[in-house]
Amino acid sequence: MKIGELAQRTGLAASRIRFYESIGLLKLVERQANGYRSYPEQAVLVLNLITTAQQAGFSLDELRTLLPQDLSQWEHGKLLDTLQAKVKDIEALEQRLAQSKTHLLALIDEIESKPDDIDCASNAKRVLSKMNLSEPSETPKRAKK
Amino acid sequence: MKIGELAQRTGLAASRIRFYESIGLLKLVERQANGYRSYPEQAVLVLNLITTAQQAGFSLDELRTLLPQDLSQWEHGKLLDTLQAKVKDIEALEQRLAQSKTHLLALIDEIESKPDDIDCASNAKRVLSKMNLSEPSETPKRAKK
DNA sequence: GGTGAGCTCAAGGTTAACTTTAACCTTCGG
DNA sequence: CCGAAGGTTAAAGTTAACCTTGAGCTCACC
Repeated sequence: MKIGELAQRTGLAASRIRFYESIGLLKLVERQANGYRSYPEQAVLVLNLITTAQQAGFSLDELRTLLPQDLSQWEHGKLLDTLQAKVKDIEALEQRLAQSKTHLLALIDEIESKPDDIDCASNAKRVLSKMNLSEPSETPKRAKK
Repeated sequence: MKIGELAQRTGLAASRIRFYESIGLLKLVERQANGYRSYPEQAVLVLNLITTAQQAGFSLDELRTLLPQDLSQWEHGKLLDTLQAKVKDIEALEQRLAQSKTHLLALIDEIESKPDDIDCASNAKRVLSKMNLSEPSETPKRAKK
């Protein structure tokens, strides 16, 4: 099948499919005599797997190392390990989310229970001073490569 | 206090603090005669608030609209609304995470329960065919601006 | 044989949140 | 008086995951 059909059937933009190929993530592709890409049925499965895995928090980089040449060559051990690691990741994230939520709710409560007779400035100070009593938590945003 | 001290006390890189100022997020700053930045105590509080809020999922853009001129001028209504909206966001994310986790666990189970007498290729097919029976879920990654 | 849809490629653009670099002041301790 | 430590700026670089653009094939149909 050509790229347009594959795009239709997976719901992905053609540019995205080409992009996946360019980074070595999708190797299930041949060329017709005219230069057009030609995909086998399996490609639909694999692309769906990729987007699903992505939603589970896998980066394209991770996926590239997990889905090597053709999918009949999966390394079960490595795969299982990674899947389990990702479950751990999700659980950690769940933890952090729950924390953030608690934090936010406490903050909302704090603001709502404003004595109503004190001014904004004082209230702001009161609220601010109640925040950040939690742990420092060394910035998890960008790792230092 | 100068930027170095502020950086120390907040644990942020000085470049980051300057960056926040450049995007109009941190306005609590004056200049000394020599051109050096000079911060009041409050700046520590505000920066901590910013990083905490960031961890709760607020973008710098959102924070800029939430923390206007000086923090004694908070708009309680708007603020509360936004906080509550963010709690909703977190809950939605929790939902999706739980889903992903369920998905992953099912997948792990599926792979582990491999009959052990069938080969990789067949197993791969079997596993793949069991996936993506869930809903399509139109790609939540990048909104079309 | 023309035209419009679909394909190709390379290259540059986008977004968020910073960091890095380079070139140049200022302050402090010895 | 010198050098190191710390400040300033503007501009460019980084990362992930794509999208857009432009110029040029190719194919199917009338």
